Amino acid sequence: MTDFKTILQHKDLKATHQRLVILEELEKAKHIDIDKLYNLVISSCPTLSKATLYRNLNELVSKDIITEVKVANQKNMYETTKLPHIHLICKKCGSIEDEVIDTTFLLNEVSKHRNFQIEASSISLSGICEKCLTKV
Amino acid sequence: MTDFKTILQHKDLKATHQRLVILEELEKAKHIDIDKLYNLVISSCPTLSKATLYRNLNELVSKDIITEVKVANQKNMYETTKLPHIHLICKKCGSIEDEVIDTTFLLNEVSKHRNFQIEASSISLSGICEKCLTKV
DNA sequence: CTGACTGCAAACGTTTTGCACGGTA
DNA sequence: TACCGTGCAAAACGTTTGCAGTCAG
Repeated sequence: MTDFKTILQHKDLKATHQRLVILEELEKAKHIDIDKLYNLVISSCPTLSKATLYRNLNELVSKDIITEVKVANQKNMYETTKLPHIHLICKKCGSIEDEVIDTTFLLNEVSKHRNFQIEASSISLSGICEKCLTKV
Repeated sequence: MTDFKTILQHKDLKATHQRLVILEELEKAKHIDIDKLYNLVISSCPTLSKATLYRNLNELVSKDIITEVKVANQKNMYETTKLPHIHLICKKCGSIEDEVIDTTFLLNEVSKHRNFQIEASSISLSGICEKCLTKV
């Protein structure tokens, strides 16, 4: 299990009970929106207010401990920051899967045509996931 | 200049003055958020209400005449629907450039590892644009 | 002429903020 | 103990909706 207490302290954030619960639920859920996360969090921490959840998600995003994932037709999702990966988003069931993939080829292709200094990439593919394909 | 009147009629939408102005400003601006678009549109169409702008953007997105672009740390942007392309987003000045690029290699790579039926892709690279690089 | 569209204002849901209290380091 | 973080309630914000009037086809 990830040691979020140390991570928080390294980023000059206090390791409060609320923050630890938020991060643990986020880690378990992989990708989740605010409302679903709120419902999970209040079972371990019933007094937590939505204001605190909003404040912490913003804080954690700005310190790059978690990442905001924007998806068409869905609310903003959050995930704990991991190695670079792409998202496979199912149009049927809305699930999001991670896939680690080498994007060097793509980035080189862009660099060949453009004088643009790439620092990060965000790639998502939408379509039908394996589960929904077999359901048809 | 794109013939938006015909495009609208083909999609069973009336070619109102408001819609044509919205589409023309969108075409000129390339990528733009609602508030900036509103300010442009009211100079050609001073009575246009934000409700109408919202309603039309949703309508035009659902008919695939325009496309919603989600970008980290920025409001939703809109562009007229064009051939598939990727976005180069500058972290310094916030500009968005389009780049048409062959993504077959990437998509094949995913198909090799996953049983996921890809229908669309959304790729954006963030970094520093040419203009900002020379400014340093 | 008629249904689709618009403008206005009010409603709505989401996110942020001010303030007093509480908990971490 | 000092100050960052929290909870609550209210405010601010962005977006949607109901309705009566207007306009494109």
